[in-house]
Amino acid sequence: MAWFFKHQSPFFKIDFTEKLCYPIHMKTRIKDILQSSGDGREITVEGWIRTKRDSKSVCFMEVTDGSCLKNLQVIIDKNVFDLTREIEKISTGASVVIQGKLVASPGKNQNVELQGHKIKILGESPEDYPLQKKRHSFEFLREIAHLRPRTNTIAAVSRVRNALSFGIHKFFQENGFIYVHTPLISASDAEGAGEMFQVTTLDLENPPKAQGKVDYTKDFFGKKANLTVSGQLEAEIYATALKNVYTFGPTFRAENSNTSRHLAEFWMIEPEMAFCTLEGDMNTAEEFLKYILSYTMETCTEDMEFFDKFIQKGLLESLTHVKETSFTHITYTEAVRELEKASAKFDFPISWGKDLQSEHEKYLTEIVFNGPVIVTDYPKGIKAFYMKLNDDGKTVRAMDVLVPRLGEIIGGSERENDYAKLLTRLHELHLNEKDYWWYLDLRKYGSVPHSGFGLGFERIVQYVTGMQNIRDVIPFPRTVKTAEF
RNA sequence: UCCCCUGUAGCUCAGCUGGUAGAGCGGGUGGCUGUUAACCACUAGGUCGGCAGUUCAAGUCUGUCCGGGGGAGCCA
Repeated sequence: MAWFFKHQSPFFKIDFTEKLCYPIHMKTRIKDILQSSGDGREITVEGWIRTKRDSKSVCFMEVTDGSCLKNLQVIIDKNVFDLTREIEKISTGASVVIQGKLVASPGKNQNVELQGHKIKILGESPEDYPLQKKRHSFEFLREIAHLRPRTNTIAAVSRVRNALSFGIHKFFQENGFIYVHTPLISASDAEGAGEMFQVTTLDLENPPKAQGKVDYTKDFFGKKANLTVSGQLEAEIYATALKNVYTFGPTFRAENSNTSRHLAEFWMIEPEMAFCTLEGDMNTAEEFLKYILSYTMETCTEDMEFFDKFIQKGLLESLTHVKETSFTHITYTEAVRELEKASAKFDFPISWGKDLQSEHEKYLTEIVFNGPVIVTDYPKGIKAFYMKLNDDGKTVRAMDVLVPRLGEIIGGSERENDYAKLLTRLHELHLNEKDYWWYLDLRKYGSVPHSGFGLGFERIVQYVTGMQNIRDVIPFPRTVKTAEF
């Protein structure tokens, strides 16, 4: 009777899929299996079938669990193990648990392989499974965003994105920065860094009105509210209390821009440092960039080689160059002088007072200096109200970090910490000082030189992976007219 | 938002100056004792993005709408 229960009852049955209930630290990842030796030990793997090559007496399957780029090759000796029924049901995409003996592989493309003798199919994958063994276009994969992380490239992007994300936190944490969660809903009209998504609980079909206009005092927050376009102003609040802080969260822009570099919803990193001038800001930015590049290249070696080989030739060389080169410093005025004497023809002519176009930025970093460049001290007219005014009264303490292949990757500044000067700037730009009362207060009580910078997370993922389109480096891209998944 | 390109089988594409469709891959079936983008044979699969127009005749020409891509602007 005991035997019967053990082998027939689902409650007592213990078969080789028992590991499904194991805690995570007891599970084996394919990444670790591939790095171990084929010593003939018995192991169980869980994963998805990438491909099957079947013949009369031998069947090869490749299994992935997403832990690394390479698949584990499973070989079934059909003369020894009667697994024909299982093998017939297995196709690309199926989920399986396979038990077998890990041995050294006589084949060329792998060191070890699994001699499988038990297979459990957890989920079959019918013939209309859209992913083939061959390459798909990224455009097609975007249409099946629920399946695309099962491809080599998107899985590799996901791992690199994870490493970059962790590396960023690691850098700041190791340097004593406090991670601050700034609000996603902003009722202040002070950010002014682009078109905003409105957040409301009002009935849009029939909104309450007062004097012919929508009455926002009836709205959820009692006033007009939007999704945030930047956490910087709030980060400054915490920097002037905790000294060094950073934000790392989602940001929203409702701009009608349809490019390979823009998203309506993206993640942004914004460190803010008190007792820090523009020079300290630049040094931190350089150290930061080099740190996260090193961290990612060290932890995602295999994925990075994949990108170098299949996505962007010369990627590793270009990243290594940035990592090992001291960043060149140049003022905006000097940069304009360089561009004016350049032999290259630009679509947009440059002159002092105009913003640098991406063609100018690329020229500076790729042709003139062939390496990372930090441009500083831009005309105040082309920069934001909060940037510290230089003594010349014409330029501000702003900086842009430019890198080859991309152009601007980081933008930052020293913030205006003089109450009177900030007030003057607000008036010059016809901004209402009442909207900035708390921001001005930071300059009224214990004001301190402080600086910060911002970078778009997806931009850095794009830069590090070499991926052409920003929509392929975020799991579920939000762009104009697109929010499926 | 502007400029350029593009939409043909599940995927990637070919289809010249108008005469109602092809390949490779993928799928299915069969074969193959170690494959690795496996291989060999056979086979199914398409109102050529939608609508309108020119024409005896439109995948092909024209208009328009929709989708996709590249570049620019805005920006991160």
